[in-house]
Order: sequence, then C-alpha cells, then structure tokens
Amino acid sequence: MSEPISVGEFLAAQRPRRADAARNFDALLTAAREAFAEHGAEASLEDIARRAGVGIGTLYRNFPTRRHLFEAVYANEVDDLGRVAAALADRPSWDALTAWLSRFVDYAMTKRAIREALQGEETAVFLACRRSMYDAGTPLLERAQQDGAVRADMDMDDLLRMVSGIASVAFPDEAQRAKVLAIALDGIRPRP
Amino acid sequence: MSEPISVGEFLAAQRPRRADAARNFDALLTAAREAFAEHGAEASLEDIARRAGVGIGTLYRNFPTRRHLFEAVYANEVDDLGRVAAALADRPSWDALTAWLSRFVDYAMTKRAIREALQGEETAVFLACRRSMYDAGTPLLERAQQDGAVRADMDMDDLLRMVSGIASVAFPDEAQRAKVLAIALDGIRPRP
DNA sequence: ATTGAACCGGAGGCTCACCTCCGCTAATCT
DNA sequence: AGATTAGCGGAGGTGAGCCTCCGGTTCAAT
Repeated sequence: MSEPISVGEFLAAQRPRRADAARNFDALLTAAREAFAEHGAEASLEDIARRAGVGIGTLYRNFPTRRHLFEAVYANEVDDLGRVAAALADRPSWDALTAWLSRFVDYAMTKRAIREALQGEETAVFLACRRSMYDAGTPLLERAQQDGAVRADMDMDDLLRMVSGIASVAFPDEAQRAKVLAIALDGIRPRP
Repeated sequence: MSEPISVGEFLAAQRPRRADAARNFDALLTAAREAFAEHGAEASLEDIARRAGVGIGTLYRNFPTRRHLFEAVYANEVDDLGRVAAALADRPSWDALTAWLSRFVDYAMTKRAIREALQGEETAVFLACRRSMYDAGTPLLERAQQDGAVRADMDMDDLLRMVSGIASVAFPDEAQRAKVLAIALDGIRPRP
C-alpha cells in the first residue's frame, strides 16, 4: 500500500488504454513539456490543448488539475534520467557522472517550471520522482567519490542543486553554459 | 544625448517631487520588490498597489507598464550593488570578491523575476543596469585574478551567470546554499 | 455489421487581472 | 487663507484563462 511505486508504473497507470485516447495523452504530455519550457509554470492550459491538437475538455479529462499535468511531465523526464544513468554504468566514474549531469541540464528547462510551481509544497508523486532521480544519480556520484575524483564532503543533493541552478540560467549560447558548468564542476573535485 | 546615464540619475528622474507622491513611489517600489520576489514575474499589479496601501491608479501613473516597474526595482538594486562594491575596495581580493557575490545572491530572488520577464529582449535601461553591475564587480574580479586567487580563463559574465544560477535555486536552508556556493567558487580558483 | 461504452471537442459561464478615466483631495505657492 | 494644480483612488469595461457539461463521434468487442 505505502510500498513506493516506480515512476514508470505511475505513468503506465495514467495512460488510457483506448488507442485514440492514448495518442491524445501522449500528445498532451509532449505539448505540455514544450509549453512549460517556453512559458514557465503558468503556461495556458488552453494553449497546451491547442498545441496538442486536442480539445480543452480532453486535457481536463486526462489531467483534472494543472498539478496532475506537472506530475506526469515530470515523471516522464525522471524516468528517462534513470535509464540514462543505467546506460552509463560502465563508463569511467568521472565521465559517467558529468555525462549524466549534462543530460540532467537538458531537462532543467522543464524543471524550472516545475520548481516554480512547487515553491515549498511537496506532493507524494513529486517526492517519489525526486527520490527516483536521486537513486539514479547517487551511484554515479559515490563511485566518483570512491575513485577520489570528487570531494567526499558533498552529497547528491548539493550537487543537483548546484547543477540545476546553472541549468536554469539563460545563456547567450550553449557553449558558455558548458564552460560555466565545467568551472563549477571543477569545484567538486578534491583540492590537492 | 546617447551619453550613458547613471542608474542613480535614472531613478532620481522618475521620483516625483511632491511629498505624498514621493512617499507613494517609494512604497510601490518596496511592495513591488516583495511581490516579485514572492510570486515571480507576473505578480498581480493590483496586489502590489494593495500592499503599498495605494490605489491602482497611482501605480499606473508612476509606472505605466509592468516593465517600467521592473526597471525601477531592478535599477534600485543594481545601485545598491555598486555601493557595496565600492565599500569593499580595501579588503583582500578574494574576500572582497566573495563578499560581493554573497550580496549579489541576496538580490537574486528579485533578479529571478526580472530574468523571467526578460527572456531574450533587452531594454536600454536593462542594458545600462547590467553594464553598471558589471562595472561594479569587474574590478573585484580582476584584482583577484592578478593576485592569482582566481583563474584567468573566465570573465565577469561567466561568474555572474554561475552565481545567479545558484542564487535562483530554492534551498531548504541558507546554510546549504552557502555550502554549494562555496563549492562552486572553489571551481574558479586556479588549479595548481 | 451492430452496439454500447468510452471518448471527443468546444460553447459558455465564471473569475480575475489589466488598465482607463474622472470626480475628489490635499500639497504647494503666493 | 485662498487659489492652483498635481496627485489620488477605485468603479467599471475589457479580455484571457479556467473549468464544466453534454451532444455527437469513434473505437473495439461481439
């Protein structure tokens, strides 16, 4: 009952079984991700429905609340991050960690909207997602720490907040973002 | 004519001369800073007027546009940052730089709202503010670089974007924010 | 092919923020 | 004190987004 549910299962449970309904569900998720990335947390729901080529009624049937929509979008991305982490398991520890963080940055535009919307209050689903994301990244971090590539006096929480900060700032070009991220990541290496 | 105007002058020019009007002007600025920090870029203007204990008409008379209000709030804070930088001129270079950046972080909640509102487009006033802020911080950075306390391959722009990222993330407590900021700032020191 | 359940779309009622406009108030000047 | 006029506040028109509801449509199971 209070057994933690995997993020994937949570999503599968939401998705309608009928073919047209499932298509619309997916279209809404995609449209919502774009809209949130573009306009932030309070993107217009009617605009999202329009982008998805779907009536506003359909949106509300699938996601009774703006928050339900958030949760689904967020769960989707977190799920991806978990898969990416697994795929990096055999790379050298520092490379694996930074590669995963780069991927994390890609998701951060959406995350920005989510964060805006959450300011403080925490839903069960969000906590589960957060936890799932931490579970995905932590092995990468700990491996790097055991190799001596990362300082021992920091944890996943510190790291993700730092990176998500840099990810949420607007940069004139992605090259500069990469440079700044690299500088900040220099800070997580041990001092000789 | 196209001589750059100081941020302070810009503000003084806006402020009405009559006593009651000036009071209202100040109250609106304060209320706006709070509201933007709390609710982000699209805080309700009517709410701002209410907080300031002022009619909505008064708000619009002083700030015909949401953007005008942004600009005034932003200019106010930038002005402060300049004064802080000047006050730090005689401290050791690394300390002065980090102290200034800490102060910068304090302003970032408001800045977050500003950034949201700006996404791309740049007003003349905003450019002036930005420039003024860079002018304030750059001497601190360059001094630290000449002392060998900061790596030479980065500039003010890199630094401020990094710090403003960390500043705009929500932290459970300020201690953790300070920790993460310190870690990131470790990244700007030269590698031996 | 038929049928019934699931699903669709968008009209419409509602709320709320935006912004204008103007009769009244009170600060400043003489 | 009295005149002048900048400044005040909020009523109310406008538009946008929220959300409900239901007649019509489409899927899928028989």
